[in-house]
Amino acid sequence: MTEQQRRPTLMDVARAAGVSRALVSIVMRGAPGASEPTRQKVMEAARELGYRPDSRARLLRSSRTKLLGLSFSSSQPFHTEIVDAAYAEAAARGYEIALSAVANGRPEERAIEALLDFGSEALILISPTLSNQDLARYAGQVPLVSLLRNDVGESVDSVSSDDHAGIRIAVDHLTALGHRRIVHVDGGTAVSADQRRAAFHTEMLRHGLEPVTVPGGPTEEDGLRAGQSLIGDMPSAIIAFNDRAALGVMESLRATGLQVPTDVSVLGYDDSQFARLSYVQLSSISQDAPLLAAAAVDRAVERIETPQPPAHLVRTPHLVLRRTTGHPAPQMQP
Amino acid sequence: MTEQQRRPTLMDVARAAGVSRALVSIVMRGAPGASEPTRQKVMEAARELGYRPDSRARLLRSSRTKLLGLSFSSSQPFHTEIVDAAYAEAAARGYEIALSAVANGRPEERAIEALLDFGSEALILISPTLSNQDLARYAGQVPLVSLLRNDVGESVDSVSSDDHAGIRIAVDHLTALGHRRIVHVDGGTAVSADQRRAAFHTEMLRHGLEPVTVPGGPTEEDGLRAGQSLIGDMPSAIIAFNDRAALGVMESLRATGLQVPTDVSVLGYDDSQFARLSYVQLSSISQDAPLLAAAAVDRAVERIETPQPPAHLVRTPHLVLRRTTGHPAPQMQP
DNA sequence: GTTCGGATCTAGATCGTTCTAGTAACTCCA
DNA sequence: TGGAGTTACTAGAACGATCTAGATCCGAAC
Repeated sequence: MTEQQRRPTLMDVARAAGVSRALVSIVMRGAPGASEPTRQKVMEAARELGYRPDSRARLLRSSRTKLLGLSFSSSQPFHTEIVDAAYAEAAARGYEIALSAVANGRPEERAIEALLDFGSEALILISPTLSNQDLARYAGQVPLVSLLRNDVGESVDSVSSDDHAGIRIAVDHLTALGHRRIVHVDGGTAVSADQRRAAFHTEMLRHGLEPVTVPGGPTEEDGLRAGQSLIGDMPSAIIAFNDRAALGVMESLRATGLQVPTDVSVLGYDDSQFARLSYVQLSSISQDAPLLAAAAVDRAVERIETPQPPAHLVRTPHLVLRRTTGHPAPQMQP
Repeated sequence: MTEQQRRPTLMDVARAAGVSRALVSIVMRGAPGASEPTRQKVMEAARELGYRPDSRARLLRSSRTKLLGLSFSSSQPFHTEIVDAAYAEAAARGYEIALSAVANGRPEERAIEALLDFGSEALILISPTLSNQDLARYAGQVPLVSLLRNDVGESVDSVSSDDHAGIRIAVDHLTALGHRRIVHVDGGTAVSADQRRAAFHTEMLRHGLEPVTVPGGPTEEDGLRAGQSLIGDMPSAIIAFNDRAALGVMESLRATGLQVPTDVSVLGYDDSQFARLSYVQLSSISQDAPLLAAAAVDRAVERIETPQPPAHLVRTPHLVLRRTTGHPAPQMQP
């Protein structure tokens, strides 16, 4: 019960089936060159022995691993939604995914090295924080796809969402509702925070409005603090860096006795599972993460299978309208 | 820029340094048997060429992979907290972790097979849902540690938290505060739900109180529905299956205009990041997930390094007191 | 009847390591 | 001086698969 017996090898299966190793190899990977009867016989023997090909040996010889390395951040619930979608797409393309988390005390580089050691043929990094130079170094070894970040240099593929367009949609939506005092709770040092901040600036000016930004961050606590800092000088609408920050903002409003969206409209970003909760119903800018993930996987597979230069794919996000945005309260407007 | 050049091998380094492959191997893995001068010379040559050992080949030969397979559910934020802790402990023990997610359309078995293909020397499964028979089958191939579930049969290790003790602590805490009408919002079909429901039954009876359970589940929506079902016949305290369900319950109370903890006390389970949010401050039963994760890794490593029978480690959870539990409202008590 | 060609199968080299066994040189000491 | 013991190094066989090149069989074509 407790003793672990040695894994059966090709040789064992070959002996059991009375054929050569090479033939078993042919059958196992479904290659042409074996008759139907022997194919059956070999399969049967393999099943009998509980044979599983040793991927190390297989990969050592063939240099094909059919493996995509995917790094994500364990502290970002949003990333795990992407992981789900990536698994599905990879499976459909006949690839397996090697996961590696960027966690506390485990920098991105460690995660990447682990993925390379597993034999990944391409890497997909969700919101990588490495410098372009470091990214380029890894891109010299395997095709590299940056997901959700696009300023990654020429040697790296990227699949991202158009942050500027997302913010424009947000600002357009709120101004169309009649809002004029709109504040952006920014993402601090998070990936994409700079782009969204800049886009907010541009878009507000385009509408002839004053672009007011308050420092925030990617978590509920960041949003909460930002919301509290607005008390006493409350705008009529708030665009948060992401959904989690939006939740924090809404909590601060609730504590002040302000109603959403009656008193203040709040708009999130990501359309994450939090936004979809029935009691939250957060209006949000959706990046269509599952679609992006699928695109990243497709891109990685294409780079592997037919040599080609890196490309930069940008998708336009869209507004998911729920219950946290509405017309501003009809109060003393000039 | 785009062309991937061949990785240098031991042979290349050996040629460059003017020594044999074997000697380079000795130097690279820091084994005894090389003089200091040559050691330097070889290291220099390796650095020069940018040599990285090919783990596939290395592991093929040595049959040691120093790899622990860890499966988790991508839809459980709580699991990712465990992943973090496991990474840290594994690194400290000199092991790497291979991650595999159980996701939508990707059953636990697929995740496990992937981990075995990577060459995991042991498996750690977080809240496995497979049958004991299936678990035993895998346990015949590699040491298997079940984390957070302990009814897994004799051939499988388990590291878990004492659910009965956790519920006892919860009930004791609330009764000590003076509550007599306590309801358990259960976990439905989730792992551990049965144990907690049974424990609640026993403990309430022990206190001479009526054990009332309402159907719930592991998510916010489940808690929300359960909370709504209580409207009109509200107890003075609620023990939720986990923190996420507790959040849902609190939301339903809030919608009804009930104050927590003034009108109703709410107690969560897991002490997850949600419980710790400054605006939630949920009192919760902590399973000390990082400690459990570390214990599971330790257990797996021990099983690998010195053959021994499976063991079942049970830790006692503890109460983390925050702001959602208090004395019951002083109303018409008999 | 020989040759050809396709299908089926096999032997042996190979991938990049580690491991075992052994050689060569040098020191130590009776 | 001549083993014994130590240290530094190397040759070649593993590990478990894939791949190349060739062997064998068998029916069809000339």
